Amino acid sequence: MPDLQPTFRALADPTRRDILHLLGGGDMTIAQVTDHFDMTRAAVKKHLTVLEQGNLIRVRPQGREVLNSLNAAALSPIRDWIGFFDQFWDTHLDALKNAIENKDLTHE
Amino acid sequence: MPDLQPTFRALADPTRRDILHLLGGGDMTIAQVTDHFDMTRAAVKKHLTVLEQGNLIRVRPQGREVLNSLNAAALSPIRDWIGFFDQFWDTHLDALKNAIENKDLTHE
DNA sequence: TTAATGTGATACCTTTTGGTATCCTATGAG
DNA sequence: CTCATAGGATACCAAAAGGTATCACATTAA
Repeated sequence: MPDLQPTFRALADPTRRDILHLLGGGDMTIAQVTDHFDMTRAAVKKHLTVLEQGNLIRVRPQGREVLNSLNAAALSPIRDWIGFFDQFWDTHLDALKNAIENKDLTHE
Repeated sequence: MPDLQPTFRALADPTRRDILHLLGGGDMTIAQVTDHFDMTRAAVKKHLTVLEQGNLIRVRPQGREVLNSLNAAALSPIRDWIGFFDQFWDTHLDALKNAIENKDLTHE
């Protein structure tokens, strides 16, 4: 089981989530990604580094350029983590259970 | 469609994710949650506030105490966001596609 | 009523984060 | 070869994050 922290961390920023969507459309160089945002290449590069640390993208040098590609598989452990909480879905049974346990049977 | 940012933000901290697991075992006061961590009540309270902003817990005063309860439903939009990327699962077709496009047909 | 207890709120500190500007290196086009 | 161009690396900055200590307030126990 991988360390989820770098991935959760990478997902916590809206720009980075946008980048993932962008890369869904195809591999991109850093310059190409930067064209879609109102910030410098250096800032985008930092986001890409965080995404790589979270295993969410693959970085592949191609001559002078560097292609960044989506690695959607990294989302699988995140989904699994969320899955643990499926058992806690509130079907309003909790509220009923609490009412009974608290013996709060007053009518208003 | 709710704003996912507060929820993603709340999930980005390991202590907060631990708190969610804790609350899966039942509602807890701030003091009870604090007992499980090596930090002050004030710090835990801050984490609980962030979790509440992310809609991941419900906070309910009960006399002098305050009960915190898990709201697993808040994870649903997150799961949906992740679901968008299902179409990008790498079945090694991407690698093949790139190889063809690049006409990189050298053997080794 | 008085004291203990559970919580809220604030000020403060340090580290991390998201961003810029700048300079350096490497590759590819003419 | 020369030089424009894609990136890497670093220093720097302001704001946010995670934590503590402290004090004030409300509720409950004695």
